[in-house]
Amino acid sequence: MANVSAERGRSTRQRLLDAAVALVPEVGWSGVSTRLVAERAGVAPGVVHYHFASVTDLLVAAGLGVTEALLGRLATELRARPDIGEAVEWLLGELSRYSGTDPASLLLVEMFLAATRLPELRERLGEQVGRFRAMVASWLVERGYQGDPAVAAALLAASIDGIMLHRALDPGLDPAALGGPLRAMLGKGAPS
Amino acid sequence: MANVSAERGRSTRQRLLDAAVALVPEVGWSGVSTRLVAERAGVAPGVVHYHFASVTDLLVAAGLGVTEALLGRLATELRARPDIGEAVEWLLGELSRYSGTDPASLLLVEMFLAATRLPELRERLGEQVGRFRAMVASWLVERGYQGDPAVAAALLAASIDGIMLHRALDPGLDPAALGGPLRAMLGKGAPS
DNA sequence: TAAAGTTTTGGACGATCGCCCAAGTCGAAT
DNA sequence: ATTCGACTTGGGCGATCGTCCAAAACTTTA
Repeated sequence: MANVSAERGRSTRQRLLDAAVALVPEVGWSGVSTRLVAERAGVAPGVVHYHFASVTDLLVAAGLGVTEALLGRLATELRARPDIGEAVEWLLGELSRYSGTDPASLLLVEMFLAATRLPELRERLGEQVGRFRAMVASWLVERGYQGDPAVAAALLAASIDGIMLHRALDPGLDPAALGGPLRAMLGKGAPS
Repeated sequence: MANVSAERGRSTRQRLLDAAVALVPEVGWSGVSTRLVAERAGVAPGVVHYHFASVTDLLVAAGLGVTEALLGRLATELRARPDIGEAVEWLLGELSRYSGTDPASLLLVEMFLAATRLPELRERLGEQVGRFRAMVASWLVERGYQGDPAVAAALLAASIDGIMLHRALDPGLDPAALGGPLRAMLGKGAPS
């Protein structure tokens, strides 16, 4: 039978995934090494290559797991809000809760860059982002957005990630203050 | 006397800086090694540590040089445009000319992440970004922007970088198409 | 031309890397 | 109690890392 310890508490595999997620923001995507992640997970170095074919495989699996969870959470939260303006406010409020060096936001940016050099990650992460944009677009339409919803969704997603990126450099930047122009952006359709 | 070869053609030091700039988008910030950059520059491996105290020092100097030049160019171009909407159009047009894996845009993102773990880079890059935001803010005021110019500048800068980031993942994303909502964002002041 | 200074060379050093594996541990099935 | 398969251990392998340095090559000064 398969691993039994998987049913009680976090399995070794999950411990490795969690350790990888925690380490990427600390030492960077390529700074995560076999021994480092094993030490963080509290296991022997060799165990990494028993559960994963390579360190890269571990990082890809760990990263995509986090983004998939984030995606689901955002979809649920957005759907629960009937008004676009209020949803934007909530979104920026969430961003405010992150410190500039927050693991989650830095992980996402690291993944974007890593995807540039890893075709498999690029494809799978691109698929996730595409799904997110599609979800936001239909969400905008349902709430009466009058412009091109695909364009607005793409710009909104890019803006959110850009704010995360700038906060990594300047934690003093307050996302909540950006609500004005951001709501203005979604308040009317595309002119030309 | 000081290096004379610096006066005729690119000095060895400049060749190293150029090689580093070209390599960062290819192999990542931490993927740039002594031997790699020396080979790309066409010099012996040891020369790197003659001109720079460490590879990190080389990368910081190379990166800040590029961003400083970019900053100056953007300032000049923006000042030459009297209308906000037209300037946004030009900005997005410039972004369109980059492929998703364009060296310049990827370098900037790599620097943001590296700055997270390098206090000196963080401070100097943060100062540059701050100067850029201040420049854009006063530029907006001169052109009659009615909202909080600092907020708009911060959001505009973050959005631009976010678009770059998303284009790294999805080169099919067309920046020019985002002009509508982006102009809407800058077309009115902050409501509340 | 000789001496002094500057720049370049190519390899040495110890540390760490990813990946691999023979041996050991442990629970489940017989 | 014994066998078996899943899992873990800790170290070995060759490669590459950042850094350093003595010697060679080149430039400028005297």
